[in-house]
Amino acid sequence: MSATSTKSRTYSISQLAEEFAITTRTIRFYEEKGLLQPKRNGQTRIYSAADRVKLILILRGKRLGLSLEESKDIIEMYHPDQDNSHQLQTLIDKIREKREQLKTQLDDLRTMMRELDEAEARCADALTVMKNVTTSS
Amino acid sequence: MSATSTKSRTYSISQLAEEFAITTRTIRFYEEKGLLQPKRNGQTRIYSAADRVKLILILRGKRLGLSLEESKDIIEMYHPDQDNSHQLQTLIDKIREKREQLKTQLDDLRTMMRELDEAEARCADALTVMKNVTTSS
DNA sequence: GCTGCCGTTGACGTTAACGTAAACTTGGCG
DNA sequence: CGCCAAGTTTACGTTAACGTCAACGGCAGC
Repeated sequence: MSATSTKSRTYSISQLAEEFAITTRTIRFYEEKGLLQPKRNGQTRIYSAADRVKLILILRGKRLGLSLEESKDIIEMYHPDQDNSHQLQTLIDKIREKREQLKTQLDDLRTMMRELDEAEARCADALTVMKNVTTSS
Repeated sequence: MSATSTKSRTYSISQLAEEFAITTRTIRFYEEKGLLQPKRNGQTRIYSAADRVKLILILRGKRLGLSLEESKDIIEMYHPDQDNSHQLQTLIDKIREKREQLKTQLDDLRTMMRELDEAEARCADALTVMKNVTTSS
């Protein structure tokens, strides 16, 4: 059994930056805001697989329009401070609240999708009409 | 048939502000950015039902994380400049693009919902364990 | 030893989406 | 008439989420 197993991969800041198409500045910024706490090798930051997952959560949050603060909360939902779990009920409440928000968002999304469909149909119709006019003249 | 029919209702700026729980400043700001073009009675702005619909679109866009610029585009999808319809194809492309974005967003939403469910379940479990410990001692 | 290249911190700049404040007009009413 | 409430414009302030230098350290290769 060799010591160089597959477990506990690590990443450099530029590796992560490239993988997720963001800048190193951005990653450091997230750390500054307390969303990431990578290990260090002297000066240099070393990111674990868990850090990478957190980044994924942050970026997904961004796509959903969450603020960094909100993403921070979400991350803590996944990694509740082991000793800090006396706030479990608070956490559950937060989750429920967030889920409510996501639900309205989902409704908004569906509505907008439907309306976009209709808008496209109208545009397509208009285009057809124009073609007919030009070919029949 | 009286002249005071139900058609073409109008709204004052503060009426709309109250209805949608935003400030008048915000509404004027949207106008400044070209999202609204209310009629005027001298100085005073007068909003039509169409203006109100546009506001609804803007606010829904906001909930979905759209920028005002994007909401502006969306609004134009609903009210394509009649004479300006030579850009219909461009418009359709925009709609398709926007729908793609909404699709990823929908996936993100579903994923996050699912994961929140799991997180809540884990928290609930943890709570149960704690109760058992305290009652069995 | 010099040159890149990657990494670091720190400071300042930028954009979007409003908030806030000042200074003014205008219609209604007691 | 005096005054208030609601409206207006203009201008500056604010927050979040980075971008953009600047100045520096370490090390790999020539």
